[in-house]
Amino acid sequence: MTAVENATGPVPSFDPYERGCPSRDLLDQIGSKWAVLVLGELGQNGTSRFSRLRQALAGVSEKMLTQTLRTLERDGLVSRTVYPEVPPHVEYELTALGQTLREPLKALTEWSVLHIEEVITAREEYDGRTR
Amino acid sequence: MTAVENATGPVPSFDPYERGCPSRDLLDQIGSKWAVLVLGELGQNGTSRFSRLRQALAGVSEKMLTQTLRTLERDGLVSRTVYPEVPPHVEYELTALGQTLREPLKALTEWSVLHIEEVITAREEYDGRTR
DNA sequence: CTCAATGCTTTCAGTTTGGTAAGTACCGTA
DNA sequence: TACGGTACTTACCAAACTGAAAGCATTGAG
Repeated sequence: MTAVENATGPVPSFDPYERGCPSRDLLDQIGSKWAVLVLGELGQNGTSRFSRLRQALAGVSEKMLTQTLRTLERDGLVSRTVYPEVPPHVEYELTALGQTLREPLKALTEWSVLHIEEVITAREEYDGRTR
Repeated sequence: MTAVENATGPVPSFDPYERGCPSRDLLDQIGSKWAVLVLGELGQNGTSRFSRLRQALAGVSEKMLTQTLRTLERDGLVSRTVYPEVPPHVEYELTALGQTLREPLKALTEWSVLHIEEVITAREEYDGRTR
């Protein structure tokens, strides 16, 4: 980001087109495969447990799911509530900030479902043209 | 994807939550760092040359830019027009399909700029809480 | 004493990614 | 003959990411 002036003084300005700007990394984060799906699932169900997420996101390894959840928690997008029971019980939920991502991510997810066939066709044409 | 029936017979159904579904990979593609920025830049300027994109996306290597552009072209999101001149002249532009991605990606990009500070704060809190 | 349940955490090895840097092609110009 | 400008392409290597599998902690049930 660069420094910009306003009435009250210098203010940080963020731009993902700038090298090293944290907003670029964030953009990358929230657009990553597992994060999009976790956020989507939590947006849909309101709250979910680890095991349920693992089933919903067919094919995630536990490691990746844990890692994704940790990052999302750290970024303040997801809250993690532990119920001190045996066996363990943990609930994940979108925070207020996480909620604000629902619409944008839903739009993106729907786009991919809606247009995947067009894209597949385009790929076949391209491959035929160039091979 | 799974097979689903309708009045005219079996129809493919796509779901990024399914393991191996091509819509999952597509979602990953269109959400990837450089693709988002290239698409955003082309959406903004209508058309752009290789060297201009390289400048706009501060920090991309030529290799990554070429690679991203090729993938986008293959997927039918971007068109590539070569003007047979010396020195070479190539113009990139969004296709009609690419245009439909402008809004969703713009929303995501703006989200990251708008909320990066909140996220940074959340990270600091998290790190303080857990360290 | 062993097992089951849940949510991790760790380790290992293999794959993929990404950057750097150099090379390619073309042709008009000096 | 060497150089510049544009858009790549290729080779190389280190770092990051991934998945599979096994380990861990806790405690009630059998």
